[in-house]
Amino acid sequence: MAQRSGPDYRHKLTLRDVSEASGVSEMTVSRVLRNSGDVSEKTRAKVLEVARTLGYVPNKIAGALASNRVNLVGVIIPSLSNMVFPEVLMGISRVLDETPLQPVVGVTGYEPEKEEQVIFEMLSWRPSGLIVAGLEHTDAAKAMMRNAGVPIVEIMDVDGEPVDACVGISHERAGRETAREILARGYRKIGFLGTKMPLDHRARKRFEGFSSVLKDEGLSIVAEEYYSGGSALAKGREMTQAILAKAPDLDFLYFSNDMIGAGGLLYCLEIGIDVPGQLGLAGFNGVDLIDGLPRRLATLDSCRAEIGARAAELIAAAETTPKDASPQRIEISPIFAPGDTVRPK
Amino acid sequence: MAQRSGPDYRHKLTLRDVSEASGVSEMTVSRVLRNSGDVSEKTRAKVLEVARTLGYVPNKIAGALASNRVNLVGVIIPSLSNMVFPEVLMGISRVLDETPLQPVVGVTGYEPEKEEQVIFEMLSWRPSGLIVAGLEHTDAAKAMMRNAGVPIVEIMDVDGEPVDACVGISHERAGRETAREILARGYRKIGFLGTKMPLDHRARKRFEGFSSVLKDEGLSIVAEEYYSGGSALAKGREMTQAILAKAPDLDFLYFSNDMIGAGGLLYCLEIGIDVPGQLGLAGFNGVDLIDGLPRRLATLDSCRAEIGARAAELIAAAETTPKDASPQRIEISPIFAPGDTVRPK
DNA sequence: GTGAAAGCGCTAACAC
DNA sequence: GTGTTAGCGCTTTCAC
Repeated sequence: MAQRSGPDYRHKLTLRDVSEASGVSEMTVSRVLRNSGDVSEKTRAKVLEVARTLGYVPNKIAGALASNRVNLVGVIIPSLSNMVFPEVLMGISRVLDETPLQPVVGVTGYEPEKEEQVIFEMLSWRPSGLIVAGLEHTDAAKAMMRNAGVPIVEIMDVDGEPVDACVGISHERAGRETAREILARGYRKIGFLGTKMPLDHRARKRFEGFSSVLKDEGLSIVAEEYYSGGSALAKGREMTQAILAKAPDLDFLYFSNDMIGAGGLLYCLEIGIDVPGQLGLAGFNGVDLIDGLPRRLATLDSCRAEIGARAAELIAAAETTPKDASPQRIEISPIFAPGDTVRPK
Repeated sequence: MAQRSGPDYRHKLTLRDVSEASGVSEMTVSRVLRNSGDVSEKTRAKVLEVARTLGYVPNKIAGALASNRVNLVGVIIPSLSNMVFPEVLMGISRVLDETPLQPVVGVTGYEPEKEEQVIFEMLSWRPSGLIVAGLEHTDAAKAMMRNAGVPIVEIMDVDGEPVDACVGISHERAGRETAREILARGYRKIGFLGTKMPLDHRARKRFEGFSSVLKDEGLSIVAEEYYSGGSALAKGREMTQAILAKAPDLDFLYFSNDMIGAGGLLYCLEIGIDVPGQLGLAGFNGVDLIDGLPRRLATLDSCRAEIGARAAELIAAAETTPKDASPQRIEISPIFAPGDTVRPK
């Protein structure tokens, strides 16, 4: 079999190799490869040609150490199995793609100790900034971030004290707003369905906001149902069946996310419940799956991609600007989308 | 407000700072921090104590340069918006979590040039290995990978020539197997619904395998429908409506993924089509959403998490073992899951 | 068990 | 426009 000729990357080539092969100093080669400083067109062309034929791949590790510039942004999220976080990543990527910065992802599994560890690992790469989901962290993690000397953006949530900047929605308010919309539409016997996750602070805050509005009206949640693991759609079905068995006179189900809400919706329609007349439904997140359901599920958008993008912009801006800007606190305020699963007001 | 006392990370601390503060040489501090070599328990305790109080965070950039060990694994995937790829990442993370290796993700948007660029960027970090989705790459990308001097694992697909190792399923075979199952169940007028993506080689291979079996039986695909962007569930609905309008006598719809299949299923049930009697449906991927649908959609599992895990194992193994092992070619063979949307044989 | 010296492959800073 | 020098913060190697 004929061996295609081409660059040979096998020997770990260094700048020195390119320098020798082109008869130009290492420094000039470095300048060409970074498009920095003035280099004559002739030299530049020669160097590029030699680098390409040799198959030279610069060593960013060495470059980063020498220049003290790493151009990495640490992104720390609790999970990848929940589509919400990949969507945040997309927002981040979209913005960072226009810059020299590159995201590096760490996953915590919703565990504070694991998060602390991931933050430590990230910081040991000396990144240009950190984007971390949530406002709740161990004291050690907060201390590390506070003293990291790089911009830290906590995302998804604004209910609390950020270490530095934050971008997100208020989940407390999201819960309250949903409750108000539901009550305004005349529903009174309300059930709640959520995840069995004490460390999902955002879900908890929505629940608290939601409950507090009910309480103000002299109401309370009539029944609850929780799940963990498995297909959220299937769990939504099962939980809906279970909660309606326990409390058949419910007139509303508030789901802590759209996927279980979708499962609940499919179940209700199948067994012939009149949605939204007899039973209203609402979820949370605003996932695009909703568009394909038999009815549009009522929901509140969690603005994932936008949050990711705004956070990335803050980090990118800190790279360019003198770092005297005061920490930002950006709250995005989504509005309730009633869809077809709540009665009109 | 009282300032909580604690480690001060502000001044970029170095080994030297820890060394001076503990009265131990930099070398010994380094040994303690890496658990390498023999250090007396007394010294070790003192160093750890000092490092912690100071809030020292080691600089991995410098460590990597000096030791020539980076412990990063580049993972290159086409997209994050398709849940398939985050699931691959989960399989990879699960395995790498047990090792010192850490995944770094790059996204190509299904563009070969972007992929080439991402591969170059990844290699410039001198990673311990690369996991790349697919077997199709530009010549330059293949050359870089061939000469990278680290293990390269191409994943998701085994229909072609890998640069080094590969782990995946045969999409050609997946298409053929699905076609055989469909024909064996008596369906004959078959429509195909897919994505408008010439660069999704795996979808193309499934289509080709599928078509070839039909052809062997003197049949062919009666109607086709394609989409791009938007909510896959909603697109599945729309396309199903459209294809049935064009070809009302179809008795089977083969969807190139489960999400559009699910949309199609919901649509068919809503308008009262007898599934699977009058019309059979099948998708591809085996997503867990299927469990929550009114009927279980027939599908073929693409084994995403397992593929990720196996690929990560190959990289991890290459780290420990002398690198003489011949390149592996691991084919996973999923079996057709008929669910409830095809007739019994 | 501990330390001293010599780099890893680049780039900042300055000289020419 | 180009070259020289001196590190970046660690780890390797070898001496003690």
